Amino acid sequence: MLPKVLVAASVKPIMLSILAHGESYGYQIIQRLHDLSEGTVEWTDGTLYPVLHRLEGEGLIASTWRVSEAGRRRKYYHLTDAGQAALAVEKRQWLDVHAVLVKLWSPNPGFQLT
Amino acid sequence: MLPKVLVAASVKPIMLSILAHGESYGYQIIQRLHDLSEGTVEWTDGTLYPVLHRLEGEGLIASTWRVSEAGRRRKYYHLTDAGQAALAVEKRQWLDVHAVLVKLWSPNPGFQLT
DNA sequence: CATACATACCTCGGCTTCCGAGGTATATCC
DNA sequence: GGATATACCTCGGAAGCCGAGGTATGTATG
Repeated sequence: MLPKVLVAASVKPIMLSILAHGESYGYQIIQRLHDLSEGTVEWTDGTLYPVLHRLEGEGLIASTWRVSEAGRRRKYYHLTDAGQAALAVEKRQWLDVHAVLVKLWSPNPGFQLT
Repeated sequence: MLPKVLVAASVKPIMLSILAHGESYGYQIIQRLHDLSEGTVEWTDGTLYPVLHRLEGEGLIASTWRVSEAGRRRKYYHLTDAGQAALAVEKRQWLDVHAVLVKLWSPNPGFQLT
């Protein structure tokens, strides 16, 4: 189980990154993420749907209802241009923080305490 | 400026990682982090001190008051054994999420949408 | 037909946590 | 004496996950 704050921080970049590969819908996104992360990253639908609605409200993704051959209604989401731009920003911010952590995890981060 | 949620997610692993290199105190931590990240990661003292208190309350770090040669009182923090263990957990969790993002940022993450 | 299960969507409220604003105090420099 | 850097602290507003609860349909089983 990942801490709540880490999920909160990663949910937006992960969502945008997934949809950058093509349109998808809520139920499928959860499964894809489960497979992709080999179970390390798990979202419940209580996490997913509010996020989708928020990102749509921000104009980063857009949705269209469609019906599968099986007859089920699905809400497909795809990235907008603004979403594409937002992904680039999210990616850079994540990598900034990651770079700091990687430095700190090296034997000599470039500073001396004590 | 990093989004609040990303700061929230990184503040604990970063803090523990800094103190893993040796003891330090609040004011110095902010400066070291500023230098280390080249300005990409900035904490205010309104962020830092509550975090230090929280981690101390969790038993992951411990503090001792001391006085510098200059005559200023400083509260030095150092990692406890529990803090060392918590750092390992935080590190693994961060890398789990990072691995997912890196996969998603590759041309072919290993799944097919649409 | 009745039951079970997977699919597929949604909302609400509690909980956690940063962080801006405001505060106190001391050492050094001009 | 005033400005600046050092060094600590607290409070409250705001943001966002996520467990629990809800609706609805397709398929398979006996």
